[in-house]
Amino acid sequence: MRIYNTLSQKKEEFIPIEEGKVRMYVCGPTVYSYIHIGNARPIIVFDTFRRYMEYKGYDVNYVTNFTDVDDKIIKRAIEEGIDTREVSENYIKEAYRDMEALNVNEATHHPKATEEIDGMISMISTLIDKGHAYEKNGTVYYKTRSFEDYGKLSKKNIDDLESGSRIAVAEEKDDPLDFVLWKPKKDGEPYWVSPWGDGRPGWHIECSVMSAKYLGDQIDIHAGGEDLIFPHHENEIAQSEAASGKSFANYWMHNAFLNIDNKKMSKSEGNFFTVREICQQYDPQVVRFFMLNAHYRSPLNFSKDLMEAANSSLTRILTCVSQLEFLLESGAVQGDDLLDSELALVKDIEDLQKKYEDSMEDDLNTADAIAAIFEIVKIANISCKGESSKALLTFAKDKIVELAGILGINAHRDEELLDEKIESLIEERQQARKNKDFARSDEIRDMLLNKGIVLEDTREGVRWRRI
RNA sequence: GGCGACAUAGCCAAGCGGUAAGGCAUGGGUCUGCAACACCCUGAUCACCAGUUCAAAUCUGGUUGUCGCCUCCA
Repeated sequence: MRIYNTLSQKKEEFIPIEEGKVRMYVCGPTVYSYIHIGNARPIIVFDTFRRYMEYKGYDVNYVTNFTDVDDKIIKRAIEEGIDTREVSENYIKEAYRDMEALNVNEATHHPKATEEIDGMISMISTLIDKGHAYEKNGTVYYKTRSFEDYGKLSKKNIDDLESGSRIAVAEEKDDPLDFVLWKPKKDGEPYWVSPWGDGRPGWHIECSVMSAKYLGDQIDIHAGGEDLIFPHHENEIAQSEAASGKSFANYWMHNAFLNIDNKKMSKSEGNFFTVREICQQYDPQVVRFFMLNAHYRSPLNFSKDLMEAANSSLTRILTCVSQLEFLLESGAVQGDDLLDSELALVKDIEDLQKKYEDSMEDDLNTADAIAAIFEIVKIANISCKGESSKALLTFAKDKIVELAGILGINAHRDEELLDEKIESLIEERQQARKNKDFARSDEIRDMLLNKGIVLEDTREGVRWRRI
């Protein structure tokens, strides 16, 4: 596996710290609202990465968090006149629902910041003891210049940063670059007791602590959206490495942004979509397929037209599998052994699987991997037309389902039964066709089409699918 | 100002030095009672300019354009 490492700005061969194991941490969303379609990109991309590593046989310890204490959550709670906990717990629940819809595997550990406060206090204390942090009036700051490698991830020069600083500087800071590790409570805000008084942790310390707790001081991969490179990830490095004295993460992976109609998503622009909204309009699988059809490090544009195209595209794969399953179940196909003439096709499919794997290994080139699936689909479709053995069709079907499955796409036809009324209409139509009563047969077909059911006449009988 | 991306057919999108994957859409055809599915055919010299090389979409320099970060937004 080759991974583009933000740290070196190059693709590097992945070498795990511990053989056969992957320790990875993905920065999760702040739960002040439903997760949006932009949040979905890293969630889908890194879930796919994890699935592929597991397919390769790695034991993946996948940790991702919920940031459930934050200014935005507090703001939301005040607006609604409810407790902050109520806000965060509600949206955590909703986030789980969305992730399930998107077929995201549950993380090995999914910590919440508010349940890890002790660890944060402990790490902050360590940083103070080691001279990397200081307290002023109840606020603890990280002494940025005390960390020699500051800027190594974002390639920022510490002196440029200072001169370019645009925000009003807190007077009490020793240096404008210092950032907050612990802030004192304000009225009405949630707080925890600490050696520096009642307060709550800064954002950056959360991830350093949760990563260390569930994965150890040194991890293989740390991932997230590219906007997190600075300052969030840069600060995490400063905290974690200063605290442990060891290098923190070996590989840093960052996904590019998702734009809406070629513009950055923002609430003020009105081009803001939640995962929930989109999934009401499209099968969540389409969202997943859409995201994976481009490389994760390329900016991706989101629009209705592009979703429609992705839907058509994905349908091609699903239809193919559906066709294969229909044929295999119909009993019309025989042959538990491959025909001699099919050996070359099996070889082609195996080569395509190799192509798929090579693509995935090349910094998760899912777009190329999907192309390989389509080439297998082509072979399968052609095989369906001719006299093929059950063995070949089964082989092709299993491969498509397996490879799509790694992408989190379930290509299996749902085991769904039509209600009796519809079944009898289909039967009536078959009779009408037999009697060449095409007016009636077309009438029934249109009727079912209006109900979202497409009928397709094949050699082996009637096949139906939903649209 | 600093740092960093990107520019490939109508659209989306691979490609990482040897003469352009895949998908969507379009048009023509085959299959079908008609359709649908599927199949066959249909399409680009890769923003522009100049270099390096036997050979460049792929490397170098420049131009133009788009974008991201530098503000606790994935």
